[in-house]
Amino acid sequence: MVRKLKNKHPKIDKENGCENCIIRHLNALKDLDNITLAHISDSKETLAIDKGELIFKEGQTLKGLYCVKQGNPRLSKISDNGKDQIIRIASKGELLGYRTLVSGNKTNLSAVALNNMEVCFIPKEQISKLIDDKRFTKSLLVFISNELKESDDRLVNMAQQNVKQRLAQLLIYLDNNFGCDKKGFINLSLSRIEISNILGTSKEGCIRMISNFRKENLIDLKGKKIKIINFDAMVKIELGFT
Amino acid sequence: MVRKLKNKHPKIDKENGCENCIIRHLNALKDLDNITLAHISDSKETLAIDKGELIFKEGQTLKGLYCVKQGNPRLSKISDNGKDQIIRIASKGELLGYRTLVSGNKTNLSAVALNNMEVCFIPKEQISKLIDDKRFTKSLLVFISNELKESDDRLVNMAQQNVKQRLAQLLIYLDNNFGCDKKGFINLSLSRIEISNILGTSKEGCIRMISNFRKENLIDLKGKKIKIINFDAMVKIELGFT
DNA sequence: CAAAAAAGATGATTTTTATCATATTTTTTC
DNA sequence: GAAAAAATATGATAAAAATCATCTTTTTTG
Repeated sequence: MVRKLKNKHPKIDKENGCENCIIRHLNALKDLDNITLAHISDSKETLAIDKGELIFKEGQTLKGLYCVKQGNPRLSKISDNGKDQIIRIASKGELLGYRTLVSGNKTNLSAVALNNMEVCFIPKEQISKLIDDKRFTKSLLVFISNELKESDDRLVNMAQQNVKQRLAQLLIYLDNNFGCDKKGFINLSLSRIEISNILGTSKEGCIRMISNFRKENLIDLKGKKIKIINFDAMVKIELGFT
Repeated sequence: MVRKLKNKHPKIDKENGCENCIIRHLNALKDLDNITLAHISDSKETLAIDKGELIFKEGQTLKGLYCVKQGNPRLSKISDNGKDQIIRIASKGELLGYRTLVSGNKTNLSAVALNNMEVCFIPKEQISKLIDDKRFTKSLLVFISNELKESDDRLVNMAQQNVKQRLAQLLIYLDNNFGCDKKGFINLSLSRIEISNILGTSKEGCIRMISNFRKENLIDLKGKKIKIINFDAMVKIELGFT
């Protein structure tokens, strides 16, 4: 359900400023003083972004920082051979665009909403203040450091695990990080193509492997929704036993 | 030629302090004032590390920051299935251990000298001063941001390129970044096993592919040394044309 | 709601890559 | 400098994964 890029995302008026936002406690904005926050709050816009919509595209010069209030964007990159590789899926509270903000370069990733989202946009001009705030810079440094570690881990897994292991790992990850509904189905649902773009595999291979997991009663399927039935077996597969 | 870890690397007495070190201009230490630098300089140790020696090991709590004065360490990580995956090769001027310094966590990578090295070690205590220095923090932020971008790029290449493409890419990278001798052989020489640990492939597959490259007159071999003969063809292979 | 498009499923085949086995060469060690 | 160990080479085979083709189901669109 991918919709075309709109030039302007609809803006939502919110009564509350950043000072009262709980979300910011999840990211580098948490340590700012109220004066700085008020400045940011005045200049920020809250945007509604529909499922499938593009937030920004690799190669763009970002005009500011995005703070995810609700929903999940997938961050991806087109490889030389033209395939889309999803690098990671962000969550509530995460800042997007901090890397390009710091380095001054164009963004190397595209962000697309996997579900209906709410995002705060903080224009570049306000951000120069942030970059001079020691608490913000330090928080950001910690965050990026962790990102770097995780990126390295992903590389190792991509290099050393086979497709089956990577699929098991992904399903466990989705279950842990995005939760399930009452019946145990993972909240975040991805198309088979999206899953294959995370795993770095062909869509047919991905579809087949998911089918196999179902036949082996490791998972249950309801439309796009996936439910892990046998967690123990799934963990074993991730570790390469079978 | 991997030697065992020595508890103490031999220390080298150097007449010059950090103030006069050209290397530091390559990293986040470049913007520090002379007083801070003098403090660092007083507490630092210059270590000689032999080819094959371990500098630090994943899981360790690092006692400080390492600044590469000479030589190249490989930064690697053991995957769940026990294989060593080389994440990247560092060069003169790079800081090692900054990530764990920032996050406070144990290091996730091991560093092993690929050739004889000279490394300055700055103890943790001095580093707290650095972390409070805005110029340093900002420089580091820029550096880590670029690392993150490169890490993401590596992931995409690992996911989307086949072994042949990855080998071609690596050879071009080595040639570009570590230079060649007068006869055109790449300065940095890696064992086939090390190359396979970069590519994330089996050693036999790697050896075979290097042999094939030689048979097709793309490269010339002299012992461990590799020389790219046909750059154009190599670039085409990297891009997936054959 | 019907047509079109996209997503999912599955079989057949080919390509890629890993694994196993076994030489040969090079390097290290005593 | 000889023996041992490690690295390199190569054939044979198996396993993993991609590709191609076709069909069904689901979703989207007018």
